[in-house]
This record gives sequence, C-alpha cells and structure tokens, in this order.
Amino acid sequence: MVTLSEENYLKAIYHLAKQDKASVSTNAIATKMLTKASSATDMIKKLAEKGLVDYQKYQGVHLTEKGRFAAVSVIRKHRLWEVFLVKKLNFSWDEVHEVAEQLEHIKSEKLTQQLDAFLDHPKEDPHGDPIPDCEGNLPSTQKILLAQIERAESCICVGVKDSTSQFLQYLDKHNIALGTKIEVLSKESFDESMSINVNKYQLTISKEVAHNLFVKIN
Amino acid sequence: MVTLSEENYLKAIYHLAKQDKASVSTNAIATKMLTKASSATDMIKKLAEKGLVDYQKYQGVHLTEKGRFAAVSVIRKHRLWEVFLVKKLNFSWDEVHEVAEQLEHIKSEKLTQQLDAFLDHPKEDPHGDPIPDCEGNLPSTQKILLAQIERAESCICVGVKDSTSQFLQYLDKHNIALGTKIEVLSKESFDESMSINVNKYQLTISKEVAHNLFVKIN
DNA sequence: CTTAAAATTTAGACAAGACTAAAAATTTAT
DNA sequence: ATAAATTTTTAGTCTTGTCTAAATTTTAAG
Repeated sequence: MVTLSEENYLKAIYHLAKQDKASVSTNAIATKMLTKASSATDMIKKLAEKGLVDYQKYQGVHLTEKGRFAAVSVIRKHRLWEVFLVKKLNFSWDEVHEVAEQLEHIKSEKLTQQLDAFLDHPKEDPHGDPIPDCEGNLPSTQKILLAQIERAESCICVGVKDSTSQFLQYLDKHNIALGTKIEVLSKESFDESMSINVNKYQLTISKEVAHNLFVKIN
Repeated sequence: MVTLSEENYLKAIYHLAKQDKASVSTNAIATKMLTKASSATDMIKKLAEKGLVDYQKYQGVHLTEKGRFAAVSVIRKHRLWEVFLVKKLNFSWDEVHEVAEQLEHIKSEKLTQQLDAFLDHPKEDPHGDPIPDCEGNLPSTQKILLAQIERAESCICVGVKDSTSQFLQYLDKHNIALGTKIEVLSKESFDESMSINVNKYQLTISKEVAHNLFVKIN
C-alpha cells in the first residue's frame, strides 16, 4: 500500500529523473514538493524501506522498477482524468490540473480501466502529454521546443512544458492550441524572441514562450 | 476547510441523526466509524470547535446548519459518483460504494456541478437513495419497508436499506431491481417471512430481506 | 435513594508527515 | 590540498487522528 504522500513524492522523483538518468538529489525533491530537505530525507527513507527507490545516504535516489511503475500509474490516472474533465465535463485545459491532482489518487483498478475505455483509450492528455498504458509503457515522443528551431520553418504545436493556467491562457488568447500550425518567420539573436505566424496572424513571442512550447516538424 | 476525516464523521452523524432528531451519542458515532469512543470524543471536539456540531459533554451532538450542509454535500457527491460509475462506466450497483467513498471527498465545486449536468441531474442513486441538490435540499420520500406491509398487496421496489454487496447480489440473483414490481402473497407471523411474486416467480423471503427493502405502494 | 453498570471523557502514547536547528558529509574554490 | 560553502542527515518537536487505561458522569436497578 502506497500512501497519498508517497505517491506524490514518487511522481516528483519520476519527473525529475525523466531527463537525465542521474540520481535525483534530496534538495531537488524538496524543492519540487515545496517542503524542506529534512522532510524529503524522511520520506526517502520510507520509500527505500518499501523498495520503491534505491537510496544511499548523501547520494540521492533512483526509482526502482516497482517505484517507477507506481509513479507512472499515478501519472496515467492523472492524464486520463484530465481528458475526462476536458472532453466530458467541459473544463478548459488550464482548469484541469488541480482537480486531476486529487483524482489521480483514487484507488480502483476497475475505475481506471473503465475510464480509459469510456474515453476511447486516449493517447494524450489535453496538454499533449502522452498517457502511459496500463503496463506502464510510455510512447517515446520526438517533440522539440519551439525555441530549438533556428530557421524559418513550419511546425505543429504538440504540447506544453509549462502548464500553469497563466501560460495556457496566454496560448488561448493567441489562438494556439494542440495541433495548431506555427510558421517560424524569424528569430532575434539578441533576446531569442521569435516572429511567428499563427492562423494568418503574425505574432512576436518571447524567449519564455518559445521555451515552453513543444512542436514537431512536419 | 473540512478534512477528509471530519467529512466522514459528519456523514456518520448525519445518517445516525436522520431517523430521530434526538442527539447522537459518542458511542453510536464510534461504532459507525469503526473506532473507539475516545477517538470519537476527540473528533467531536474538533467538529464543535469548527462550528459543525453542537456539543455538550456527556450529552451527545447535533449537527449545526453548517455541519448538516457539509454532510449533505458529501452525500450529494457520493451519490452522483455512484450514478456515474453505473451509468457511464458499467459498474454494477454492488461495486460502486467503495470507490464512491473515495470520490466523494474530491474538492471542486465546478466538478460536482458539471458531473451533475453530465448525468442529466439525476434524482436518485443506483440504490434508490435521493440525491441532494446543490443547496442541500433532499426531497422527502414516502417509501416504506417491505416488512411493513401486512396484507396481500402489490408494490414497487424503490430502494435498499442495506447496500452491502452481499444483499445487492442476493437481489440480483432473484431479479429484484429498482422499479421491480413485487406482489406480496402472504406473511408468516411466526418468523415474519413473506411469500412474494417477482416477475411471475414465487419466492419466499426472510425477515432480514423484508427489513432491508424499501417499496412504495401503487 | 443509593449503588452498580454503562457511557463518556481525560490522560498519556504512538505513527505519519511536516518543521527547525544543529551536526555531518560532500563539493567547490582558492 | 585544505578551507569554505553547500548539501544532506539527524535530533527533537508539532499536528492529526488513532489507541489503551483510568477517571468521571450518567443511567438503570433494586
């Protein structure tokens, strides 16, 4: 039995480990969880006791296979609920996170399976993030940040890195959604701002925006 | 802010107070919550602090208006989720309780409202219990226990008192569901068993069954 | 009306998850 | 290579919700 708090720590460790496969530091975990390092240490010990992470004092943690599966299962539920909220209950993509944070902890294998079927086995959540299958497999995506595009080129918006409502509402305001075609016109080397075309409208976006939008090249 | 545990106690108190409007005893609460009287006392003090119950030492508790509203709000969510599970996710009526016990604590006004609308504002849950509206109003029903019928008479099943899966599966097995017409043929004064007709099949039911089935008379 | 039984409350303890302050280990910089 | 800075851990405390055991109040019986 994994507690609600343990699930949240596992999720945090999973997201921190995603990029590099180096070990995840106590401080990084504490920062992500908005707690203190000492609290993180306490929890890390509990997770290690339960065989959910590998831990050596002062050396950070790695998720075990069991821990990774637990983390991915929570992420699967989170993203399925987000799809439910947007597709069935008319939530907008900037409203779903907080509620999904609660719903992701509901424990019922049948509920998750039936919800998945009810939603027609969606592959992505409303922010373009992939939904793990019930075995914990996550399709690898080859998306890049818009900021990584260096020349005039056309691409499609496939996800966001920052999914705070501020950023999502900014995108709504400028008619950028998942699937929207974005034409890069030019990039300013001074401040990394970019001039782009969205639905015939020209728009200048800042470095911050370009670094939080995932695209795929046609 | 009402904690998960507090919500469960409020629900218990509400259900215990429903029948008689006398005060609810510490022991009754402890029994319902499967805890000890001392734990109930502790919680009662917290609820009283927050203005959710009126409490005088040794005299039991009454829900305040605020406490009643909090309890009914949780019951509303519980029953809406039960409808969702049965109508949309193909759960059977004996499988929903445990999951709804978790879902009822999700905090989101919008979620509850949208779920209610998505389900077309259902009036009853899958066990025939009425769903409170968002203002906390609960339609009064004039259902009676099947056991209260004294003579050969026809009635309709409108709810269950006991909603454990054992009882619900018993009903399934004998083709008794909400809306099923039940004809009382005779009642045995010795053991209060009853002879009834359900869908052309004659059936003898025990006192226990008759005391846990709500019906309305045509 | 007094006492025994039952119900309720208090006192003290524990586990989970968090915190502060201080100690220990590691990393960085000179 | 060693001192300083940073990171991590430990020790001790707090809150929530629970428990046992003991004390107190209420209720019931004679």
